[in-house]
Amino acid sequence: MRTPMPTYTIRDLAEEFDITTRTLRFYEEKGMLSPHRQGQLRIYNAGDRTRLKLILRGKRLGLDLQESSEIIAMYNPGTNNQQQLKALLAKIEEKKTQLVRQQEDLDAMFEDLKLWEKNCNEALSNA
Amino acid sequence: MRTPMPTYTIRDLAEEFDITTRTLRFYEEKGMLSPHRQGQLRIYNAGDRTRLKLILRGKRLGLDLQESSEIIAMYNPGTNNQQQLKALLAKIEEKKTQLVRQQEDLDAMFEDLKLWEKNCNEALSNA
DNA sequence: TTGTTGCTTTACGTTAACGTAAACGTTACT
DNA sequence: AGTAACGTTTACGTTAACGTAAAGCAACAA
Repeated sequence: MRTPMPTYTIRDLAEEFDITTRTLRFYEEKGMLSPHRQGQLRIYNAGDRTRLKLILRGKRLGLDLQESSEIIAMYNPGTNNQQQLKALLAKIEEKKTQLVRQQEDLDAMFEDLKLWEKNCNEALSNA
Repeated sequence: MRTPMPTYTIRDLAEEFDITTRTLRFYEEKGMLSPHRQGQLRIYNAGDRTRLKLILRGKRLGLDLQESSEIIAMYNPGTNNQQQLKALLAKIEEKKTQLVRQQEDLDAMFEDLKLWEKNCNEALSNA
């Protein structure tokens, strides 16, 4: 006997990942999720959940849904496109560069604001 | 005699920062830039250019224009709002957390894709 | 039976950040 | 004078990623 695959309702996933059910249906519309149906109801399995995690990971990285779809497709055995892999790796590499840039920006902004804070405090102590 | 302040046409800035003139006019509509006019023509000075840099920096960090406006306002002497500064610092802090998360996501994605690449190569060498 | 809760589909609405096109005015050649 | 290159305003269009509302079915509780 195998342990039964866990399943999730639409609400389960929505709550777990702090998104709305509308969002889940939207991703389905876009073909990014295809939960099994039990009557009318959507039943998500572990695979669906994983795909959702990948989508959200992509989102955090600033990928759009199309880009995330491409990446998720790579997880699909049978997708055997060397060229697409290259393209994806390049895209990821670009994101990496972006992140470095972002950190520089963030540092610069911190410096500016700290300086501003200092001025602000001085102004207050002179009042 | 002082060295004359540098000025820029709309095209100068557009080319320098690789944005469209439409974008510059849009930022002006939003009250984020207020170039001097020479007749009808917009003449940007060093301050305008700096503000633009700040806007674009904010954009790279994923701030929206409203948020960037708030930050830029801090550069404005006379803006002396301790509370707003706190809010901004908090916002920046949050961005920092986001960046850490992004790096984790990026690493995870790299791992996945490298694994996939390996599988792919093996599949090819078995063909 | 009559809610109440939660799911469903359908479909129109929203927002940010510009894109794009029309119509027009300068200046600068040629 | 013609026209090409740049600028201007005005205004409607676009796209992604959902939000939101309407209308309805299904199950369970009071």
